[in-house]
Amino acid sequence: MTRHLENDTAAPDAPQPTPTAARMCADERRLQIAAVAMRLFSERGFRGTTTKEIAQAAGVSEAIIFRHFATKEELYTAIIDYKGCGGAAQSSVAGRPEQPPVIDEIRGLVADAMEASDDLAVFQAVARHMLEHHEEDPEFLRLLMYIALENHSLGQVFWDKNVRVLYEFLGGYIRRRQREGAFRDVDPYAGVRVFLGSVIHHSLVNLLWDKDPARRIFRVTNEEAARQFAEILLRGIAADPDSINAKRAEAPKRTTRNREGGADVKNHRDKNKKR
Amino acid sequence: MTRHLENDTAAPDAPQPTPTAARMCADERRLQIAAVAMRLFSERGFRGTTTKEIAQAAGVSEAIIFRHFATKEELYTAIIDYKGCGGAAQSSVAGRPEQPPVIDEIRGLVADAMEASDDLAVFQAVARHMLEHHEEDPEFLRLLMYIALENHSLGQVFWDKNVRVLYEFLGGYIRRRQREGAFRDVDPYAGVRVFLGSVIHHSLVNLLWDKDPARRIFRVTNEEAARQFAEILLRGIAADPDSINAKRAEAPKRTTRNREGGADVKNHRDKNKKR
DNA sequence: AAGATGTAAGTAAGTACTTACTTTTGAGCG
DNA sequence: CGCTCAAAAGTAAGTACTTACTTACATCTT
Repeated sequence: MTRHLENDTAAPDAPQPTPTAARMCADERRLQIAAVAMRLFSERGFRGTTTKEIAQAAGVSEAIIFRHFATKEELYTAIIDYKGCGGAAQSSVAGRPEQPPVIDEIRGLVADAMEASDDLAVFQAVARHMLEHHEEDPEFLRLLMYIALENHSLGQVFWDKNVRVLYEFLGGYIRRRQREGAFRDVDPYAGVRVFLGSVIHHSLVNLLWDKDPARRIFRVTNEEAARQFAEILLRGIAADPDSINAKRAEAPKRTTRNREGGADVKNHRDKNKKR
Repeated sequence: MTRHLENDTAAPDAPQPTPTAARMCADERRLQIAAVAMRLFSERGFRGTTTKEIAQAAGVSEAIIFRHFATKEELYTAIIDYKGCGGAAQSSVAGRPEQPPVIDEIRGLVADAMEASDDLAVFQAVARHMLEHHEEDPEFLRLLMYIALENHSLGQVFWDKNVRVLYEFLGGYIRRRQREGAFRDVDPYAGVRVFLGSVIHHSLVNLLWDKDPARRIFRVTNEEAARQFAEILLRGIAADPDSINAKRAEAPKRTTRNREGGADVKNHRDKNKKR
């Protein structure tokens, strides 16, 4: 059910043939408000976004927002929670299957390559997956940066549930390959930091600083960037750098895990008093 | 001069050795307001900081702020301009020497090592310099991130005058060493991105996400981090990885996985106001 | 006295959030 | 089908408070 994620986000200046505000049921409206608010929050941050703007962008009156979310803060938290924390709190945006933390996707993506000890495939796939995710969903990184800067409490949750786990995951792989003699003796987390630093910095630069693709100082496709980052990292930590490309006899590809339809959370209307 | 940045925030009865901080000349006051405002802007962003808060933190009435800066926006711009753009606009904070762009410091810092083609020294020095700057002045990175997210017009200036130039500077060095046969044939900017990505991501993570030094997943001194990042990058792009340390006879070939803990407390003394 | 440094007390336009009220929906029932 | 009717979806117009910025006036230094 309810697949209309953000197709109805009321394009600001698009001509609307039907001025009818198209009455929605609660779950639809809640989802639509969240989608619109997410865009605005990611653009201007929590304090920079007003409930009035959200209401206008959603094409409803302000009171509607407060019927669906007790406070602006609750709306923000619901979005963060859904977007980055895999539904850590129960108050996530309803009507949408709980998406697994990003880390699980990555785990499945590189399982085969890891088993085959195809180092290049492992790191290239992770890099490419992250780069594509950041490019397809620019709201994600912006929201994350705002959360970190604004010291939102869910920032710690996101770090622990996603990034920290990813560090341990990749660090564990490096450690294993060190034991097998393939990598030299460096701190595994130094390698992970170099790798994730390259990837995340690349996305962040393209998103926030070097925005114009035509003027970019480092102009590559995601696939190309992923390959270069992975290659530099691997040569950097390899015991025998010339062996990096040796493994590439065949490319093991694995189909993406399908996600299952999920239970939804009802429109809970607890008017909890804040402050 | 002007050390009285926040020691005079309304302590009427406190014994003041100097004839109180009551009255300042315009330049002092302007500078003090800017310093206080910079701290607040870096903590909460432009929209999240109110002029009332700035006035209170500076120990003056709100009207004083608007005597020295026509608008809140002008105050913000003056700070950014002074802090990150080396006085691009003329309206920079007065009474302070125009500090040269960060890039010039770096140029001077590695000139000798570059001439000697001591690759490790070059990249290690740059990394260490940046890491220490970020640690000593946490306001800098936070302000930059806010500027980028909030799409402030001076963000582009900062990028062009500092980061882009740094990219070209390091990229040029890599290209030269490629011509000399020392580095393999990769896109020089890929190397710079990996390198700066590691360094900046490291600072950003420590500042925004993995804040507690005791809980950090990658716990190293700045010097150690700089060495590891430089080493991984150089082995990653070297034509002959075993030659990396050749120039430095005393450099340890085998890295010691130090997890001893006590060594990384350099100057964390200033972190006193955490929530 | 001049001129700069300072303040208390505004103002108009927001801000998040509420209240009182109207319209739409859809099931139950004759 | 047409009718009622309660619950849900919606709105206009508030409320109490904050915001950036001003005005009128006082105080210090030379």
